[in-house]
Amino acid sequence: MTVDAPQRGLVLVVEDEPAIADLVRLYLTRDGFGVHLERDGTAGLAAARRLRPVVCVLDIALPGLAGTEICRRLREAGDWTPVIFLTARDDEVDRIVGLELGADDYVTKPFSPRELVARVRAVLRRAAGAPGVDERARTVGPVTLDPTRRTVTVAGAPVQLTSTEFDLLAYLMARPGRVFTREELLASVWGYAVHAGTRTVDVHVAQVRAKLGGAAGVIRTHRGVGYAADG
Amino acid sequence: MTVDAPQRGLVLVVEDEPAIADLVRLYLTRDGFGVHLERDGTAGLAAARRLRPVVCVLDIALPGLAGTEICRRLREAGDWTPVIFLTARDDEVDRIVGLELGADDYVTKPFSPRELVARVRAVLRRAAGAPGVDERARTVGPVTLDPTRRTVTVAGAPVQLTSTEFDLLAYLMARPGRVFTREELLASVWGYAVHAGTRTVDVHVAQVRAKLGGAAGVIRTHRGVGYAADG
DNA sequence: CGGTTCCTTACCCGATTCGAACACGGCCCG
DNA sequence: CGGGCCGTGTTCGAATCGGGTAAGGAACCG
Repeated sequence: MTVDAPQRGLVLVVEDEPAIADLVRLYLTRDGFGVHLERDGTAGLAAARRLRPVVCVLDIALPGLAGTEICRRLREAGDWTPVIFLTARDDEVDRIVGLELGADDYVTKPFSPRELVARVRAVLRRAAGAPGVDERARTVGPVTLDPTRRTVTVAGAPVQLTSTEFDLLAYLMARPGRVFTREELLASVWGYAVHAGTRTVDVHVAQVRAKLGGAAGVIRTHRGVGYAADG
Repeated sequence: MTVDAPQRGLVLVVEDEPAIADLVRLYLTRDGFGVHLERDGTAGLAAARRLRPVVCVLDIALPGLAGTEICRRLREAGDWTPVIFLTARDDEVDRIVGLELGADDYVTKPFSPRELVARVRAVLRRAAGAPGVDERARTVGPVTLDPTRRTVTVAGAPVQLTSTEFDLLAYLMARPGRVFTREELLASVWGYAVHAGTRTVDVHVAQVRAKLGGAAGVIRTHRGVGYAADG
């Protein structure tokens, strides 16, 4: 089940759907990772302990033992190997992010395999000590955004954003000053296979600005081009 | 079956309905792509391996070999050429996005050929990833121009340019010293399809100079020829 | 079912663009 | 030396374009 030479380290994937598992293996292998596949939770936990992978990719819904449970037991045993969850539904996301499961990241299905690979790399970069740009809290003017807690405050007061709104603001603020076209934002924030009109971006920008109140100016419009966060 | 010189690269289209295939070829060709057409899956796979196209556009339902199967086999063989699927039904979309396949994008029938072309371009842009030379900030005299932030400063003070004005200045400053005729500037900055008179260039140059204030001299007039940025 | 969230559509307003018209100035030629 | 002339600078208003905004409807989830 383990795939050849792990030049960049071994990734443990625990996923019961063969189609998904195969694709994930394919992409991770292509990127130079070694991949070990397990189909059920119990075997997954055992493999994690035995093989000491550099990252675990765990489906949440698993036969035998839930992915969250695998993670919990690893942490209990003092094993802090980075964990990325695969999750089908958004409400599960709340549990991962809200409750502290000790997860490092998550990807919601359906997801692009490319994205998963990117996350694996990001997690490793983070674990290596070099804090990626992505997960540090960022402040622009009165607006502070914390990617790991998914919270936004304006002058200290918390602001409630929806998931899409947050992702949009986070993407812009992660690269302050840089101007993105609507197409770029659609591709990066919404995902590679979303067929939404570009006006959708406008509407969400407006929504974010409304919720930011006086700090609406953090998102600047570049007429004829797109949007950028101040910087 | 292959259409002449692929200035922008060769696109492989595998589609059994001639009407659709012709339309797709028409639009891609018009956009400067070379197009190679195949009608059935087996020939499509062979063509993909032989011709090494920059993008594959695959119908899902194909005689001989399904588009999904072509994609799977390419991936297995280590071929990561970007793939865009043509799909008739929405439930197929779930399978694609739900990642049974290593697809890069998909388009549902009926689709606008324009949209397909746009997606081909988008996929290529994404695959290229590496932003070109243009991305770096340039300084000429007291004038600094940052393409990604789309900002211009004169002696440190920010200057507000409109989109067209910025593009014009950026184009000139990206190639300092080189003289461009008004026609060249119209074609490059405004775009191929613009039928604007050449005096329009003058007007915009004047506008940029006005906004640059003391540094207006960065754009030098070459009487009887055109304009150039200092170098 | 009722409430969110998200995407689309349609309308309105202001910024931007474009080209005509006029002003300016150097250059050629008488 | 002076006068026309060609090419360019500049001004200005109408038309266009792009973005803000509100409202409706679909999808989703509890």
